[in-house]
Amino acid sequence: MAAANDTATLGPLDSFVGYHMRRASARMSVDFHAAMAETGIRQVVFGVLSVIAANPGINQGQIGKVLGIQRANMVSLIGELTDAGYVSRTTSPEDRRAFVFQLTDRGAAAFADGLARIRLHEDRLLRDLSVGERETLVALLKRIQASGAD
Amino acid sequence: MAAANDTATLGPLDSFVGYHMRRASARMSVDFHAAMAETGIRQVVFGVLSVIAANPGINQGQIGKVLGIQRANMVSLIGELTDAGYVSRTTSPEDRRAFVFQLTDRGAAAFADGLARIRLHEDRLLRDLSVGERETLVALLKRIQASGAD
DNA sequence: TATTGTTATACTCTATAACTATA
DNA sequence: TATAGTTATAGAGTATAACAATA
Repeated sequence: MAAANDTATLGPLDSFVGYHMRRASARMSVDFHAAMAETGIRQVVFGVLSVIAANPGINQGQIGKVLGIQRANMVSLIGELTDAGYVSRTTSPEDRRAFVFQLTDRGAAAFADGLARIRLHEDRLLRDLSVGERETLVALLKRIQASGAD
Repeated sequence: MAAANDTATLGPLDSFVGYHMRRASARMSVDFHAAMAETGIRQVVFGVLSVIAANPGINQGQIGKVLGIQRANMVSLIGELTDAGYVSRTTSPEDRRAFVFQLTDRGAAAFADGLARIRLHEDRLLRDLSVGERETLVALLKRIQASGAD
């Protein structure tokens, strides 16, 4: 019958925030990785770069905490960044268990380049949204994040 | 309480829609799966259930198309639903290559139960957002999805 | 005893390519 | 030749548990 030829509908799924969030997030991820392909920097790795840039001398556990990354998964992320020469890792003088991090010059350049790429990527993908609408969106997303942040 | 608790900042990452989308989406997913744990129905599987419910007689490829799921990945999803007795699969009378699907009575009951659980889950997680804000959020997310939908 | 970072591992989710049977 | 569904497989992404060094 008709359903076989028309575009299918989502049903009640269409009313759920979670469904549309998952689809929109996936779409943005695909576009992000396309925009960053030449740099080899993935979403999560860029996040680590940004946190180190904003908090020089931060340690591994603190980076993971603010970004919601498990300690075990931080290891390879940090490894990528040190292997690429983007961050320097030194033992903390205050706690010899911990490593503290800073961007290298190369890392700062890669970060700046990444920022520019991501701004273009978001401008392209969100070109139908006004600046005010983007701010509204970010504000709503932050409130979801904050609402039950244990 | 003297120390360790200046929380690190995100840096420029904080201004990106994509970052907050990814975090908020991940959070909603975790809560979704907790809410649905007793049913064993995952996010994607519930989506398939909803599309079949709304489009009885739809075939596998069409379900995947509307939900953005690859043909290859539809196979096990459909398998889960037929194994659970939630959907009936019959060869299409019009195209013997294709299967068409309908909810069984059990499937309709599971779908209704799932809907109720998800509504509670979203009401709980989004309790700090007004109804109008949720609608705004969904509308913005849909526009991201639609903007470059090839 | 608790914490920082590490290793090993497993599970989910999604993507690609090659196959079959129908069209 | 093209399409619907299938199989096999690989790659991210994330989660848990146990361990060493240090606090």
